[in-house]
Amino acid sequence: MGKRARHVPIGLPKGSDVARNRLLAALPPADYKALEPYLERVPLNVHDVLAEAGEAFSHIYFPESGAVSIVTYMSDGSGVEVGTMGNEGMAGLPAYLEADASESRTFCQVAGVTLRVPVDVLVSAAASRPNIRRVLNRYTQAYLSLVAQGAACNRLHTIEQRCARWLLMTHDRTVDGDVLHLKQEFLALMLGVRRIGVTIAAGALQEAGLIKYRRGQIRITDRDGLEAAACECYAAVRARFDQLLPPVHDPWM
Amino acid sequence: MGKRARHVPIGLPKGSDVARNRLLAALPPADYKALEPYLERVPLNVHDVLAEAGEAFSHIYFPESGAVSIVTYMSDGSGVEVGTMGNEGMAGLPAYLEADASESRTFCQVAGVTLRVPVDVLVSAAASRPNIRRVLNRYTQAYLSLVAQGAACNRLHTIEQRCARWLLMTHDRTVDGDVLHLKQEFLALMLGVRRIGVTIAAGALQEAGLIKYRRGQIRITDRDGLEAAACECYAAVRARFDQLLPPVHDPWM
DNA sequence: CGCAGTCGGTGCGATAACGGACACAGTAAC
DNA sequence: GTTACTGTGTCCGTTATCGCACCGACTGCG
Repeated sequence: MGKRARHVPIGLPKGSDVARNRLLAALPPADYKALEPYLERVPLNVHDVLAEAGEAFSHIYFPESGAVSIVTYMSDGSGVEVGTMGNEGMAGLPAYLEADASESRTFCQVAGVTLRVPVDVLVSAAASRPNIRRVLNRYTQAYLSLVAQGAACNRLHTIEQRCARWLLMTHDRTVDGDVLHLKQEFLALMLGVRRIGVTIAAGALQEAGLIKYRRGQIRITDRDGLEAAACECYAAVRARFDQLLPPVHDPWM
Repeated sequence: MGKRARHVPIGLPKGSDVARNRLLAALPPADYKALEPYLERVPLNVHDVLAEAGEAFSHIYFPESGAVSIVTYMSDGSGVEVGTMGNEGMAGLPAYLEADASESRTFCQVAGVTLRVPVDVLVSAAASRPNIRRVLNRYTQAYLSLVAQGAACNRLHTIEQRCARWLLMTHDRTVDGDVLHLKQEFLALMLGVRRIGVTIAAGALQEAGLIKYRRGQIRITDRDGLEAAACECYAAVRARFDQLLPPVHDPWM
């Protein structure tokens, strides 16, 4: 991460850096150029909705910063986060896969900037360009691994472990230092537990000196400690992404 | 389901019926014909392993009957089923997606017959044939929905509900009537719970007259009742598959 | 036919998480 | 500064699930 692209895309602000998104950065220049004219840089604010459950995506989003969250709701109103994406991925997978809509809700969890492209542009680019397909297909598998790991994690790990994991994942995607802006209520939705469950879990993490909790914000004070407190799923997912989408290697060099 | 194909594929036994697999059945004839010479019909027995965790697939499998299960294990040896596929899908998604291996274990859960094709054949067929891509991409999304629903389900629903759901899913894929051959131990692994948890859940379902449990087999005696006892996830996943891969409609008619 | 092995059921205490009500504390607005 | 609000911490009892140990019952092999 933090790798600089060798060319500045036309039509984007000076100083822009497409390599901020790992998928776009992984594309050979010719393939990236095909997409470039259609890319539009848009900011996302917290709780902006990219697509409601059952609603089609108009665009596919490649985050440069910030985080996007996918939540599945049950008919009784309860919900759980089933997946997330930051600058290592893209939001709008169902659209890429030619499914008309997602069954989940896709929204911005941490404010940031994304490059977005209309769905049909990406789909037809992928149709004609194997390199684009390859990168996006591998990402699809990485995301699938993330969701699968989450499924197992939800079954086997405690709230505290999962809370630590969630904080780490979000920390990775937060630009402004070590502070996450969120309410316990929100975290409870993400983890699919009662708010009280978060109070207890976060309290324990604070007790252990790993985080500092304040009304509406969490400061991560001991990242290593937090990694130790989290379940293995954090490292597993991270390793899987690095394996499928090498963050450093440029395939066309 | 149960729909008959209009042509009998060359090189396959007389009376064979490719439409038994929903994905293959959804392909236009020209696209199916491209695959046909490479299809090989193989039986799968219970607990046959298609790919260990971390191991590459040699083939991609299109079940005609039976069921395949995907299980994610943790480092302490515990595991949970995160996905399944029957004749509505294919096993070997990671290979189709050009990921070298899966992080999970893929094995046969209910004996049956599958058509399999070498990975590189399918990948290059998909590369040159948009119709194949479209069908497989939509299946990928359907499977993703299944895993995501499972993630939420694992978090929000009781063992008993999930047990009922699992039995229904497996029942759908079992050819020999209403009897499932499995041990509590196995069911416990699938659900990611202790064996005792299954004893209690299955006991309750039996008490309610929905199933009959005997050493090594479960007979489903009241399917409607079982559907009522299961969480909404069963219906949700089923609906999602029907939406993305219509079981009746033939796209080329 | 009997024995070993496997599979299922039971009992125990411990713990994790639930659901609801309520009390307290920052924060922002007047 | 006071008020209203919203976010957080605490109390209660209850339920789901865990982990372990052990018993009983069925099954298939010799």
